[in-house]
Amino acid sequence: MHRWSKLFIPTLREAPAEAEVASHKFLVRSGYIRQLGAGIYSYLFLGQRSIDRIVAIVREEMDRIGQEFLLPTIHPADLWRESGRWTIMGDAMFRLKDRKGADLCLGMTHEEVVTDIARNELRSYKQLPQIWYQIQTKFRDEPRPRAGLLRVRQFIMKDSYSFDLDEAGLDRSYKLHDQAYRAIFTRCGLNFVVVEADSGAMGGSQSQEFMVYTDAGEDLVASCAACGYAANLERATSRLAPVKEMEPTGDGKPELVSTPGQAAIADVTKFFNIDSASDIKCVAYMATIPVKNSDPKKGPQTMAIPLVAFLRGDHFVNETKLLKVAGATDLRPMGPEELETYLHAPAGYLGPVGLKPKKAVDPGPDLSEFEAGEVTVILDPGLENRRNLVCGANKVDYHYRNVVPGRDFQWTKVADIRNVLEGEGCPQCGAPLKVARAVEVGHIFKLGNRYTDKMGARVLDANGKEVTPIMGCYGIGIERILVAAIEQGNDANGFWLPRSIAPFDVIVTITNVADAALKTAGEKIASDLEAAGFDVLLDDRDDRAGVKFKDADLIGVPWRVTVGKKVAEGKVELVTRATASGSDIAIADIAAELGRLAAQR
RNA sequence: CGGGACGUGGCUCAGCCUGGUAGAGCACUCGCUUGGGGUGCGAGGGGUCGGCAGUUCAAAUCUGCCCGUCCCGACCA
Repeated sequence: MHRWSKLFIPTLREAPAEAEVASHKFLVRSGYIRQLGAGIYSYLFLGQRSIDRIVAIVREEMDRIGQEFLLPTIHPADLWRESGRWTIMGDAMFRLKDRKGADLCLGMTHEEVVTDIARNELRSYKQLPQIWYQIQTKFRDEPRPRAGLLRVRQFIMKDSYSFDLDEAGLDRSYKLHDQAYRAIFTRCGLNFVVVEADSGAMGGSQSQEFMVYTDAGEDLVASCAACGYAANLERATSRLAPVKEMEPTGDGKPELVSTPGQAAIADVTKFFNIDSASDIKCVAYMATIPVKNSDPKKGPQTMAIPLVAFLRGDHFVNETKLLKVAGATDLRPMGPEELETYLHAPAGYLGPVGLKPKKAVDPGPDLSEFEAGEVTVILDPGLENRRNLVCGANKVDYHYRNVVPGRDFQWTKVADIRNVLEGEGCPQCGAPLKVARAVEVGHIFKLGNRYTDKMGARVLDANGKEVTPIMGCYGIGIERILVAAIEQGNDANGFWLPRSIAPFDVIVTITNVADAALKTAGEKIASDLEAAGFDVLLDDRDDRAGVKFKDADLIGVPWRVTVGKKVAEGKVELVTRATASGSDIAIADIAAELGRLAAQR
């Protein structure tokens, strides 16, 4: 039993001014956390207890499928140079030097470290499969820490890595993680969805994310209530409603039209009196791509190439999709000079007619592969097979109409590069899609042999042939489980956590400790509840009842037992925080009643 | 990194525009009071006004640079 009078639980009446989302405000107000710097937090008593309970659940479920390790936080740079990620990770990586001047970094993920172990130790297919996991602090120098514990620079991650002989094995390891994750998030009381995801910087083929819907989230999820389809917006697709094509004017060939001052899509559609779906939007980028066959001594070299995306006027570019299509590591909008160089026109009058599209997206050994004026042109499928469109003429104050893709201009590649919009048809069943914000609490990837291959991990298969093990990697953000749970259950007065991850199961509030009868009764009830298996916080502070009620409501404990005047009648009040509903219970029955409520969840 | 905002006791903020004595509420300490939704009264302690430089007789206040924090975008658990 813990007595509040002896504890450090610094609750605040007011939230810090910089806190905007509920979980951030309440984590600080409830004394769970304190900020040390941008994206760096101390976990105080209550915060640490809750984290501990989350970790215990994660560990229990992971132990069913894998083995726990604890890998180093400080990594030699050479390890990361081998995988090529010393450069790729860029500024997100915390770097330091040791006394000898050797480069080191703080671990932001551990593929390199586990692959190093694997290549040194694994020799035979008989040693596979392996699933290794750890629960450990990760360091990422995030460009923008956000919203309390939602996005931080130091956080606890459960990360695991699987090694299998073949695809079928990887499928099994992946499936095991899928099941373990579902069990973990269910036990943590999260209302989560599993979505198709982009595999991002990790590379690899299949990947899915575990998401909790909340407006505080940073991700957007497109989902279909009819068939269950759900995907991160970075990956989601949709069926488009058919567009009514316009009739051609004149001889049906592209016609140059003077459109002075009509630069924005809204202006152009108004000028021509057309739907924006019949206008071609042009978004011009400079893309950074790795140079093929670059000198390995010099490390990976990159070059900037012109990349122009065309899509429907009412659609929006998804840069994650575009990066992937272009094989690029970075995108930035073209500046005015670059627009002049490659498109010969300023923004607002850009179009596909007359461009020299590069033959393939695959970059050559160097820039000389590009013929003068060549640009990589990506066409969104929303424009393919369309007719009589309007687009910029690559000439100030002029547009074309009657433009037909394929007849009047060519492209490098057709690829889905747009954001799905709410209401568009589900790609599986056609029902209208919803788009909502969510927090990513877990992510599982099929990695393939990218690391094992590069770093030289090999085992002999049953035929004595050398093969490269295939990897999967899997992550859970421990603090994000807490954040998501708070976002999921809060009101004006505070929040409530599921019992499984709350710092205490129940708080016993003695309304007036100056009253010896109440004090004695409270102590007895608290120790009885503890004996019955509950984690009990006894609020024995010499404060007014109102103060203690406010605090109890604030700190996330799912139940409260109020020990007050009715003790004289042998009763106390049992309140469920989530519903703010309570009832009087005979003191003798309190443990049984609480057990009954706990079992309902 | 691009755009925006802010930085004054532990917390929330006023004062700055129009330079001259640094304030309030909450929190804290002591006394009394009260005792089922942040009790009331009284007395106290606590601030290099983010830092550095400049302007000025005089800077929290005006100017410049730097640092820090938050928000919106590009990245991710």
